[in-house]
Amino acid sequence: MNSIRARHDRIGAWLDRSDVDVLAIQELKCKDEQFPEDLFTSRGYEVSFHGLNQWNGVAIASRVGLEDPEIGFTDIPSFGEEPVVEARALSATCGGVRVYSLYVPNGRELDHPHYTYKLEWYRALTADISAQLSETPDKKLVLCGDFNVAPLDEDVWDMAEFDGLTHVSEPERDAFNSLLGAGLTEVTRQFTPGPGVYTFWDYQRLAFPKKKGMRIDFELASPSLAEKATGAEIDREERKGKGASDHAPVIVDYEV
DNA sequence: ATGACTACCCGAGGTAGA
Repeated sequence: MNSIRARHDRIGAWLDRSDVDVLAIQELKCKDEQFPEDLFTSRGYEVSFHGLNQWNGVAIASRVGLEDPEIGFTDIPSFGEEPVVEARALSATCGGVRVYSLYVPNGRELDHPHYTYKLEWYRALTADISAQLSETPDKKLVLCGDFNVAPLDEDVWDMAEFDGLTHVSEPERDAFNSLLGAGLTEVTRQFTPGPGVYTFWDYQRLAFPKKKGMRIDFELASPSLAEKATGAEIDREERKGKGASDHAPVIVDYEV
């Protein structure tokens, strides 16, 4: 979901309909003082959020407890001429699970500094998660969000159209797979197999009606949590209609 | 059939998304 203020009412309706216990949101596009807390608290959720400006921004809402919120992760890289740690990572413990809301940098172009930033961001995140799971192998931990990588060829509508573009390059896919190698399982694909199954459709060129999407939003769970996953769904209905986000909600059920 | 992106900043048009 992008732009929480522009989609205030849609998100409220979606919460009422989906009835989720925990929601991780990315691309808020607002500062902390602009964040609509009531949207969540009025529905019985606790909420933690982190936004610095009109770019990025991440939040976690939970109605099963929300403890020890923490911005970023160990050695999270900064970006820019005056380097800034952007608002792209937030974690909190919800019902005994360490939940991360992650908005991986886009990369922009293969020869752009944003691309090396993206790869470094993956490396640092992988090191942090790897250390946590080495220390506590049975820790319940889940990474939710926009990973900005299409790991398989079938995760884009036509690989030929992505020649020379980000999201499908080998270093990006290696970075995503290295993160899995830290001891995580991507839990959504087994319940929502492709091809032709996507989580994002560009606003441009009628991508949604033409079914030209990308699967770039995932949920990566540690072993003790992944084994509890019982189902997943990509709510592509939410991509329809006026005022839709370009990303569809990804929902996972766990039997805990 | 047509026209073919959206939201943010701010108050025009640039930036970013992917």
